[in-house]
Amino acid sequence: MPELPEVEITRQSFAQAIQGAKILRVNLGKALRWPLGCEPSALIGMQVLGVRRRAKYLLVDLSGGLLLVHLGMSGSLRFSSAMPAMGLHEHFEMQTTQGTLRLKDPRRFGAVVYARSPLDTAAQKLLGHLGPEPLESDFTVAYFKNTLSGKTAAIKTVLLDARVVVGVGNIYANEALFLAKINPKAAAGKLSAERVQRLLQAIQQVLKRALAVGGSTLKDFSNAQGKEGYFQLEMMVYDREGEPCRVCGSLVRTLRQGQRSTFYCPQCQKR
DNA sequence: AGGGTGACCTGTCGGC
DNA sequence: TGCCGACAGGTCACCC
Repeated sequence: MPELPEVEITRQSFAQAIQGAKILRVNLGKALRWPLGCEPSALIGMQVLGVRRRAKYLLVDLSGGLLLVHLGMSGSLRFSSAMPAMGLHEHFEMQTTQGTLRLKDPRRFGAVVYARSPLDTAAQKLLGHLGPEPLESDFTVAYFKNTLSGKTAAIKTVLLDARVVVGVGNIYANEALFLAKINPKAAAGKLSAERVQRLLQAIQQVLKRALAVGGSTLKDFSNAQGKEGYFQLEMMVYDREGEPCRVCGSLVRTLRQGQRSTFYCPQCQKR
């Protein structure tokens, strides 16, 4: 579920409320993708200094380190002062003086990992290889063009590579390519400078729009206050196989690339 | 080195 | 109705 917009919306929905809280207790459910990396009790007494985001990770800064929280495919966070006992698919919970933060993740591809600092090996293993943030100033046309040059892989596949640019997942990769009118099978390294620029702008446009409407709720995404997003109502191609293109009326097609579904308009995205 | 595949895990949906 | 395979918002380890 969670790509950059959903992760950022989640962050915004509880960062203020949890800032300054002291950790009272940490409870674990079934194992997530990676182990926590410390005794849960070791976190007790630490203070939450703030919540940042890097790529699709939430970084919960603590007085004694940080937690890297990833939502995987099916994860969502909830922050509330009134919480029932941990239920099915709830695998991490942190009780604080200002409320309880809880991760629900049916598929358990998500993770909560403790690191002493953003630079230690536990954090660097997850963050060290990441490329630029798509909405920050270092994601430039020059960088993008240079990084794509020489790549023979399909541009759709390359957009999902976090070493190239972070935060773009399957929904927004499809949507950005549609907006830029680029065929998902086009070789990344053969895109003209003009098309690379168009694609960069399309990535930023689609992510900003999704952020503005609270992200995409396909099945069950909601922010830490339980509020859903509405970007799914505006999707041009994702999950619209066989439906008419909203621009030209051609029927949206699918194909498989890197074991993921690609959706595109055969007319608007001829090349 | 870049590119492609399998693996992780659970739920849901469509087809027979 | 029931079973079975395919697929789902991610990303890492591994192969050539």
